[in-house]
Amino acid sequence: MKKRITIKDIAKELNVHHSTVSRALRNDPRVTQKTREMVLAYAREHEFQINMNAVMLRGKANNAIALIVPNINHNFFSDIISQLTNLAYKKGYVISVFQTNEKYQQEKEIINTIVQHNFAGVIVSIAKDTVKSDHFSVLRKFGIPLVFFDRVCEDIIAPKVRVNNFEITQQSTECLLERGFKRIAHFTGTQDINVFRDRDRGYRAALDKYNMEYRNSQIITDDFSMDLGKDIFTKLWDSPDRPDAIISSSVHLTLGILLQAKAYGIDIPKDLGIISFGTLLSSIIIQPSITSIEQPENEIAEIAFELLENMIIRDNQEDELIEREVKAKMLNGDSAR
Amino acid sequence: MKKRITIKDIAKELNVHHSTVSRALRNDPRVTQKTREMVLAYAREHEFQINMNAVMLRGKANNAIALIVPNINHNFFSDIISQLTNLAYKKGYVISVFQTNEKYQQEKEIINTIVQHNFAGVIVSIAKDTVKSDHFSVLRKFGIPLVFFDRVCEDIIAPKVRVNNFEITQQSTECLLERGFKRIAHFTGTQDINVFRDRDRGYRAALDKYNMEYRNSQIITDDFSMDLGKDIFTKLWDSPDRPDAIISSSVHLTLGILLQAKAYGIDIPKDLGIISFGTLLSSIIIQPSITSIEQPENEIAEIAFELLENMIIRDNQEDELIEREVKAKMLNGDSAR
DNA sequence: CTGTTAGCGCGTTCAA
DNA sequence: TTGAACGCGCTAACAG
Repeated sequence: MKKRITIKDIAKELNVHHSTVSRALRNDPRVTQKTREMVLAYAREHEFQINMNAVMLRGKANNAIALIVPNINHNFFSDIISQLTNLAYKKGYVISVFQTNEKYQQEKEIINTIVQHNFAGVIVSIAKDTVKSDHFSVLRKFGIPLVFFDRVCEDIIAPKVRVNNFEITQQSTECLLERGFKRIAHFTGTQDINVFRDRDRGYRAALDKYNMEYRNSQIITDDFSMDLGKDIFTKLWDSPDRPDAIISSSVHLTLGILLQAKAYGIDIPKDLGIISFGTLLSSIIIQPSITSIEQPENEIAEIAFELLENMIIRDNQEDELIEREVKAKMLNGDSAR
Repeated sequence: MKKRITIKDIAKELNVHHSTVSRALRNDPRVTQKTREMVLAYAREHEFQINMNAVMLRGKANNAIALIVPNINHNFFSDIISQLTNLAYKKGYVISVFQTNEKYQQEKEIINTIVQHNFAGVIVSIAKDTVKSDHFSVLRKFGIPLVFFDRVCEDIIAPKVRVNNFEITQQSTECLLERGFKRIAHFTGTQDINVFRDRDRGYRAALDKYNMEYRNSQIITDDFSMDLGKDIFTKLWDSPDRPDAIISSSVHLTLGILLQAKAYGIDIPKDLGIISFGTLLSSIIIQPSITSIEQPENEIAEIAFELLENMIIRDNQEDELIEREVKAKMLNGDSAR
C-alpha cells in the first residue's frame, strides 16, 4: 500500500499547521484568502484526496447507502438498482449493492459488514431463504435506518414499500376465468415470503369468487429458472389433470413454459392462457403476445429512497408503521403496441 | 447517530485493558482461555461490531472492491455484476457497484469517491462518454489496482479483459454475406470506444473481403434503446437504398427493429437478415428465431476478478501489458433448441 | 499473559 | 488568523 499524501504532508511543505490546512480545504472562513489559495493549489497539484476513514472515525455521517437484493441480474431488481443509484447520486449519496443469492446466511453476513462499515442506511428486499429476522435487529441497535421493499420482514418495524400483489393476481386470475379458462395453475415461490403469499391469496380469492377448484392449482418452486419452468410445465401438462391456463410469478419460469409449449405445438392462448409477472421485453414481438404484469420499478425505487433519506436526515428510526403500496398493472400483449 | 459499543467499553466493563479485548476478539494466542471467553461472551451478548473505519485508518487493507459500469440494468453488465459479486463473496471481498450512466463526469467523481474510501481495487468498463483518461491515473498514484473489462482505456496501463469483437463481427458479417445478403447495415455505438470500433472494423473487413459496398452501412447511435432502434430502422427501411440485413450491437436496438419489422410485415430472415449482439433470451421462442452473438459474461467476470485479486494480494500494479481475450460465439436461433 | 503507550488522518476544541 | 493539543477506535510494539 502506497503511502498517501495527508494534510500533515501539505502542512509541513507549506510551513503551516495541519489544522490550518484542514480548515483551508473545507473553506472554513477563518483562514486567509492567500493561505487558502496556497493550500488548495498545492492540494490540487499533488492530487490530495481526503481519507474518509479518518473523517468517519471522527463521527461524520457516511454518505454510502447499502442496497441488498436477492439477485442483481433479475430485471425487476436491476431496474430498481439502476434507478436508486441515480437518485442517490443526485443527492450526494453512493449506493453499494449486495447480493444474497436468496440465502439467509449471506444476508446476515452482509448486514454485519454494513454495520461494521458504518453505512448511512439500508434498503433491502429479503432472500427467499430468510424466515428469521434477528439479523435486522442489529441495524436498529446501531441506529442504522432501514427500509424494506417488495419482499419484507413482517415482524421488523421499518418502513415498507409493497406491491399490490394480492389485488393484481386476483384481477389477473379473474381475467382468465372470464375468458373461460377453468383449470388455472399458479406457478409461484415460497409461501414464507409476503410477495408470493399475497399472490397466492389473490389467486385463491378469484377462484373462490367464481366457485372454481383445480387440483394442481399451486405450484411452488424454489428457484426461478427457465429450465425449471420447462420441467414443471412438462410434468403438469402430461399429468391427468392438465391445466388450461397458467399464472406465472417469474419471467424465467414463463420462458420455460413458452419454450415447451412451442415444442408441444400448444396453441397460445387457445389451448393455454398465460399471464406472467415481469416485463417480457420481447413479448411485444412474440406471436402470440402474452399478457404481462408490470411492476412500477421506478416508483418503488423513488419511494424507498425518499423514506430512507428522511430517516437519515432526521437521524431517526421509525417507530410507527409506515407502509406504502404501489400498483402493478396488467399489460395485454396485443394492446402493447 | 447512536453511540456504538467499543472495545474500550468492553474493557471498562470487564476490568481489563482494551488492548486485551482487542487481542481476545482477534483470537490472539497470548490471552488466557478464560479471558478470551469472557470477552467473547460479553461481545456477543452486547452485539459488539468492530469499527472498520478505525481498522482501516490504521492501514489494514480494505476488503471492498469497486465495480464501475455504464448501466446496471443491461443484461451484459448485470450478469457480470452478479457473477463478480459471488466470486468476491467466496474470497471474502465485498463488491460495491457504481453506475456512470455513460457519463465521463460521473465516472470521474466515482473514482474520487473510491480513492477517498480506500477501496482495495477497481474493475471498470468505461462510459461511452469517456474519451479522456486522466481520472484513472489517480488510482495508480494511490496504488489502487485497476482492471478494465470490455470497454477499456487504451492509454492506461492496466490489465484488460477484451471480447473478440473484431473477429466475431467479421465472422457474423461473412455469415450473412454467404447467405446471399448484399446490403448489410451495421447498428453500433460510438467509435470512441474500442468495443464498437473493433466491431465496425470486423464488419468492414468482411465487406472488403467480399468486395461489397453499401452506402448506408454504418449507423452509429448514442443510445441503445428500443425506441431508437425502431426509429432508425424505420428511416433506413424507407430510404432509397434499403438494407437487406442488419448487424446490431444491442439487444434493445434489435427489439426495436423486430418490432417495426413486424409492423411492416417484413419476412425475417427472407427479406431481412438479422444478427444481434446480446442474449435475446426469448429469441428461442420468437418465430422466426434470430441469430445472436453471445458473450461469455461469466468468463469475463472470472478473469477480471482473478487479475484484480492477484494485484491486490501481491500489492502490485502491473507495469507490463496484460491483455486477455475471451470469445463471443454465434448462436443460431434455430439450433438453439 | 496483560498493561502502557503511541499513532493511523482528520476536525475541533482552546489559546495565543 | 493560526497553532497546539486532544481524541475518534483500533492495533502494534514494547514493557512488565
